[in-house]
Amino acid sequence: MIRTHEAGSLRAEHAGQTVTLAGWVARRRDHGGVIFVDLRDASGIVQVVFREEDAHALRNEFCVKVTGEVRARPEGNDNPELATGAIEVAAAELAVLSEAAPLPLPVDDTITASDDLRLKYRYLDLRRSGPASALKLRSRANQIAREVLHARDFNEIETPTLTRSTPEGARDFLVPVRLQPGTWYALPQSPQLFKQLLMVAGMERYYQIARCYRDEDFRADRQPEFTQLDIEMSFVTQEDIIELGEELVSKLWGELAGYEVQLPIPRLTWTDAMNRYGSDKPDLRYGVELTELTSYLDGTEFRVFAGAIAAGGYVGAVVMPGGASQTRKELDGWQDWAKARGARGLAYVTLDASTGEPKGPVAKNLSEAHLSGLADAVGAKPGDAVFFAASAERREAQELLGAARIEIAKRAGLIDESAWAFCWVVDAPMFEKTSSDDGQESGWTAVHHPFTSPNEEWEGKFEEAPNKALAYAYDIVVNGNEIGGGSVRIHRGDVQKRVFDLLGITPEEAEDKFGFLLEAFKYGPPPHAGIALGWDRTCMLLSGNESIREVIAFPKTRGGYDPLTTAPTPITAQQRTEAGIDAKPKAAAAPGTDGVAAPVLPS
RNA sequence: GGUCCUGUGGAGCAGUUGGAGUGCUCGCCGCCCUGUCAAGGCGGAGGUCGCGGGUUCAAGUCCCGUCAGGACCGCCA
Repeated sequence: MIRTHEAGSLRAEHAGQTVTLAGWVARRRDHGGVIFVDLRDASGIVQVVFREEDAHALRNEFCVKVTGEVRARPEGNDNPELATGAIEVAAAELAVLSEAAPLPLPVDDTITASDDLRLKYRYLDLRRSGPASALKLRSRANQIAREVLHARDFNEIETPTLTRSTPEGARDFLVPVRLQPGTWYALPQSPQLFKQLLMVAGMERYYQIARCYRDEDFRADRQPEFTQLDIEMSFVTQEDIIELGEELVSKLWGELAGYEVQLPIPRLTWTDAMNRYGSDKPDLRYGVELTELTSYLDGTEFRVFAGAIAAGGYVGAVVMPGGASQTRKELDGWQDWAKARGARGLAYVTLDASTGEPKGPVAKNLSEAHLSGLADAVGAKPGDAVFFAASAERREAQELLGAARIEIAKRAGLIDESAWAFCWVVDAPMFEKTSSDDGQESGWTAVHHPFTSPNEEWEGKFEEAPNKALAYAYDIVVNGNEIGGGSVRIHRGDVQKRVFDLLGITPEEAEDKFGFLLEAFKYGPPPHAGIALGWDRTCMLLSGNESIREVIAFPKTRGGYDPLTTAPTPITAQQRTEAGIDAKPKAAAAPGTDGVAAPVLPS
């Protein structure tokens, strides 16, 4: 080792020892006859004192080695801000291991640079303690997950990242195959099918910290490649997976957030979550629940509401405490907010702070009876504002109110930023209607994925009311963020076939898309279930960050661009030819001939 | 695909009603300085105001386009 100690580890008890340190010049304070250098390595910072001129030439971020004696600081010179603040190192020898050019961004915990600059010089950005600690936290989170899972006899198994596309879902990233020009691998959106095959293989307990790829647009919590803690178990029920999920979050939050998760974590059904919070991932740090007014407002002459009610839809409301004191401009701002989400607007009534009298443009359209009972119906007090949404589509109106609920909490300052509110959302619907581009309803699609099992109640009859059928599917939610989700899988061929039939997937299509899984399921598949935790998002929350970029070593910008490597890049004509990008795939060759792999065909 | 915000020496910002590239903090270079810790003092260098076009006597400032970064909607089982 080049050094004998780590800079941040030195304490008063080291006084008198001669140590050799290696690290970077975090800061230099040159007083002429005495020069102080804050020496930083991964463990922290210690002050080194030089009496010799040679330290004069040191500059920020030079990489240096220093030998000297640890000693207590002179009386009154302690620095309580530093863990090593009671001592300093009196330098006897200095070696410059490498010099640093003037920095393109400051390596300083107190100053932030713009995102693209930080990413271009991510290796400098990560010398700062904040960004570095986020990655270290993630490392520890990985370790905690592995400890929990290995204690339960899980196997960590790697699955391919060059594979064929997972059916349905997001757009795939594609990789050309040189050996079979014109054919393509897909990068996996998740190891879903492989982990189910591992259950057929009798592995029983599988996990993987798995990289996944989806070619969709970015968000603060979305990158094109991301990581899941992916878990699958055989011979278990939904309860077993939920119990495991609770141990994981309990250990993670206990150690990394210093928060004791109260177990069991409360559960909401998907329908309750939508009815009460207008979201399938409700933020339970505050109340502000939705109220359905479909029956209350029955018979109203206000066309917006009457139309929704007549169409068998939904009218509901959410209350903004103190919202009546908003200016006209702020209230108008809600209309723009609603329109930005694709809604026509957000009807509102304000209740006069002293009299409780309903006011606002919508109030004129409601009958005396409807107005007088409104405050009680929605639980509003004088001084509050009541926002309404109405639609023939229940879910659409509820989601608008749910989004309004979140916005209300932000604007009214109702969010306790220090709180952690966990819940499971269970009993998710199996199917939802699909509509083609012309708006015509065209059939059903799986809400989760087509291998999700109906629950016991619906297993025999989901075809009778696909819109009401419930699945053994569950999401774990914290503070309005979905951090994981999973389901019990179908393991019976007859049930799977009925699901495919409902989804309009013909046997030929099913064969073409995932024949290999159906083939496997012919050989005694065990009942199995699993869950995947969105690992970037989980680590982001644990580290108190607002973007998953902070817990990814070398993230990409919004356009899929990596400012550091400048990927993606064009390829040469030769690469293009070699990769077979423009080649037409050969006409279907006879299986097993001419170097063409034989597909696995079920009999 | 859509809406919105941002772009000014190396970094972070300010820049008023359209009136000379003006200012602030940090960094950088040189000098001074023996107890600082975001050290201090003196001096200096460094900018095609993202790019292109337009309006104007005059544009960092107003308009149009475009590029880049960010937030959100669509999308993401």
